[in-house]
Amino acid sequence: MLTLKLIKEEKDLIIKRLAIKNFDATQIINDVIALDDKRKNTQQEVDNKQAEMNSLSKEIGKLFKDKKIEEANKIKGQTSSIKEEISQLNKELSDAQENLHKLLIQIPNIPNEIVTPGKGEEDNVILKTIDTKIAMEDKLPHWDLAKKYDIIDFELGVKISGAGFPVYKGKGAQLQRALINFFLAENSKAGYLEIQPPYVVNEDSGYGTGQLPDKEGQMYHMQLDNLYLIPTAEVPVTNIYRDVILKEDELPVKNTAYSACFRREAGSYGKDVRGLNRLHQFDKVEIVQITKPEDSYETLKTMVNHVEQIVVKLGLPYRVLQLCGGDTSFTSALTYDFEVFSAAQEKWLEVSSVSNFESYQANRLKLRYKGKNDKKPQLAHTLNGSALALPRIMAAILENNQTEKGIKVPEVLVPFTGFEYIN
RNA sequence: GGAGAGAUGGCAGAGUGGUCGAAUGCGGUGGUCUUGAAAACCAUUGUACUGCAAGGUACCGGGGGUUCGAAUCCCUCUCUCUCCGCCA
Repeated sequence: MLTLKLIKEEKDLIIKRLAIKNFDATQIINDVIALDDKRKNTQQEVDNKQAEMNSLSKEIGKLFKDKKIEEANKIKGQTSSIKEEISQLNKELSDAQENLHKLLIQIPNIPNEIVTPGKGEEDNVILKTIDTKIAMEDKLPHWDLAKKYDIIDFELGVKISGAGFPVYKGKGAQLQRALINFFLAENSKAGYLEIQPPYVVNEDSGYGTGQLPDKEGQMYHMQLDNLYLIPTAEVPVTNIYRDVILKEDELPVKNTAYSACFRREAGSYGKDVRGLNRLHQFDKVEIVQITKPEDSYETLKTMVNHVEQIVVKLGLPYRVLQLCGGDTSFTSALTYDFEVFSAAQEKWLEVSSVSNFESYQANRLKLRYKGKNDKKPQLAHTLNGSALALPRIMAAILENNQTEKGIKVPEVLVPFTGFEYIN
């Protein structure tokens, strides 16, 4: 969430920028400011009353010690009315705080100034298209290839779990594992510390990265233990740093993690769910960075370059998009998407999303850092990106690399698979 | 699943109703000493809100209660640990 300080100081700018995200913030920001004033006044009153109370109590303590019981009792008489006032004010205060918080979490992150207006996907800015695809005839979509080579079984997944839970078999499973290892190796080489996080998180963690309370429906919830299956490794990895004050020299933090990801995808049944395009369970390797505010945009660039170089190594046709306001997520200030071209479907598939959240997540997480000479800790910036999400990469490899000898495994993966063709 | 113990500052660990934001040790930071380092010694060392500042207020797992006053007493929730059982 945004900081109150910023909202107060940059009210007009925030309203203007949020319009790019098609969010009219005028009303809510006015409410926030009014409510905060109330909060502040009430706090002040409570503090004063409390101070009065404290000094009376101290006095009583002294009198008791000196055995001046009567005098003590006299003062005691004064306290009950103050006590009542305090409890009344405290109630007002906590109401104000609660309401304020409710409002604050409804305000999206401010898009960076370079983010262009737009409604959705169709308005995203294509920064670059690298089309390395080879013309081929009789291309099969990956779901047919999966069957032909018996490497992914969708029906079996339906039997065991339901739609969206494919079963990978043989070379399909091995290719999957090779991709995970390749991505982790690339990320480690680039200085990211590998993490194996839990796949299940508690409520606090869900809240910390913003899935809760609003997007509750997107996660699988285990009621008995009140735990959630992670929709991305971002959730457990970023929450490592919840309520943490890092030392300046610990920055930047660079973590990478493979995890299975679980998404309910409620309401997204329809045309784009065929095959591997949209799943309830899928594999992803994530990169996360925590930086000083002044470094975060430079870091975003390096993360984008890093992801690009992985895609290039796989030899897939790809393009890079800068998301427009309408497509930039609630918590993000600036997002770049990577899409690979899937030859048979003749569709671009999103395989990575790299975002700078600035201090928006950090504020929720209470993730701060402190320089050696700083008096106060300040909010860090968080960034993350997929490097990369597996299923669509898998789909693109299958569809783009069809040859008479079978599916040609990208060269960089051969050391990880141990075979060159799926046939 | 059964039985028990516990949750205090970066860590360890005192504190069972008043002067406790909290002893002490370790760690961190600054300094003295030293050619340098170590050792020793001295000082300092949490977070948030509020205020120009001095200061005020809150925080000893969370919530509630008793009391003039709670880290300390009561209720409740959560979590952690130990032992037994089961088990990858």
